[in-house]
Amino acid sequence: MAQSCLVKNFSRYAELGERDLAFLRRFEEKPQHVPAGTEVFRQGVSCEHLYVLSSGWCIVKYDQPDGSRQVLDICHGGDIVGMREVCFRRSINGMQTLVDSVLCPFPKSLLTEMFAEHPRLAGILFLAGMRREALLIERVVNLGRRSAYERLAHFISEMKQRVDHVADVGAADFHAPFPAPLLADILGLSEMHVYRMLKKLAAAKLATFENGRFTLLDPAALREAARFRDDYLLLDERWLPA
Amino acid sequence: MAQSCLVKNFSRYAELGERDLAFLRRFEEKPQHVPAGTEVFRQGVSCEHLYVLSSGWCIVKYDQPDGSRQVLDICHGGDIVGMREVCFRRSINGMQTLVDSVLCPFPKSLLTEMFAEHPRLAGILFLAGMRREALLIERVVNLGRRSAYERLAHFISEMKQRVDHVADVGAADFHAPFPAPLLADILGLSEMHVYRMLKKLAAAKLATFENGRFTLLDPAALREAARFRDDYLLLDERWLPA
DNA sequence: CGATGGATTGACAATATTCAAAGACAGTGG
DNA sequence: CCACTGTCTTTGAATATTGTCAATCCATCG
Repeated sequence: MAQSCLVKNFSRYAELGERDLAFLRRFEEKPQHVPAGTEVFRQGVSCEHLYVLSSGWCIVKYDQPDGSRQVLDICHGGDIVGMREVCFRRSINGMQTLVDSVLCPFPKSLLTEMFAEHPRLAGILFLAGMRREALLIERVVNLGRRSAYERLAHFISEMKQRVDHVADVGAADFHAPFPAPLLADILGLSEMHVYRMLKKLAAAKLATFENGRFTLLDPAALREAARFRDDYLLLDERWLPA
Repeated sequence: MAQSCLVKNFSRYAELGERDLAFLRRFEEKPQHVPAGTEVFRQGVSCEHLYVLSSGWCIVKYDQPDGSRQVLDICHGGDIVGMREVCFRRSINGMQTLVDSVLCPFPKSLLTEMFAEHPRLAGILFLAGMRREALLIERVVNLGRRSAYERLAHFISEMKQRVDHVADVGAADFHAPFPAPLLADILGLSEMHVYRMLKKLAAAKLATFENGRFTLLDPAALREAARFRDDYLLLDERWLPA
């Protein structure tokens, strides 16, 4: 890790002084390699640590007793994971790596310190929380008021924009290690129906999914089909504390 | 307003010093009576103000161009509304009163000041944000992985617990001014199907809905049917900054 | 008294799930 | 190198769930 992912992430919101930067670097002092498929923390336990996801992909999920699950969030480069977990007596979600990843655990006391001594960073953390909320809201709308076809189109458009935000901007395709059962749990559909919708998208020449890569054949038309608008990804940092 | 609702709300998270309390009271300096059905702010505009909902009910919603909408949040006594809105260049949701309500607008600069000078309050605000996220997550699971019947049962159980949290604990029924079309937009269902499910709930002797009041005939069985667990409403305040 | 708008119901259509069967593919151990 | 295993992918048919449309009932209001 040449440069701290968290610094990169936070710097997108606002310029930071050296004192804040030094503090942020403390979050990634203990990188750990975690193999694909590891359940980093489970639902219902007490969590003392959070993680910076330095590289890789992971999901945050909600498991129901009958085995069905809903994926709530998909995390990649520079995201902080577990924020909600340490705020509740028992974690309300579980977290799992999708591919081999690098995670940096840090104690929740670092957050306390941040609030007490680094108001500007606390403000950014707060903004990042709002962004996370905005993503959740978009998911609620997706599940509540869009058809299976629209949901999938919307999800692909969103992931594309998020991936572009951290890397390879402009390429028509992007890596997304999501098998169909996972897509189903993201979109609130059955696995079979996901296959059908993927096929329909391909037939409409909007997007294809092969070997864990999405290719956008016609991004504009895809967004149209999804009723996708990117407002919810555009934050306003003007009111951050100095 | 004999006592500040916000003070009451924040005090549930942690004990506050006199300096913090005095600051909090500034949020409710300008109470405004707003009649039922008013759209306080619309989607897509730039918001400079937030609101404390001192009394009444309001909804936060997402409108789609075709007229369909999804209700994202239902707010009542002491909630701060518009937090997300001021964080984005254009507001991503609209807000509307359901009944005659009292709203206290305050400028977003008050938040900046809070982050800079009242770290303990900022910490509580952050926790409140986590709680809001937890509610959203429960909504995602509801929409993604529960049947229409379960969704309705879950919603009723949740509202009951939230209403109890601010007032009349223990009563079997509670006031909820939600006409069926609104319930539909909350639950991601059609209006007709809401009627069907309400009927089914009544037939199962779990709950009834009449004249804007829900009555829980068998709360335990209702929760069972909804797979309701209240973990997500139980925060852990231990790590708040002093 | 009729007009209005919400509440309610039933019939039918569209959407999505479930079940079943089978091919492609990569990894494993012999 | 091969058969074996499990996961991923694909398809079809039957079923269940939910949405749409139209009609009726009911209370309220002028």
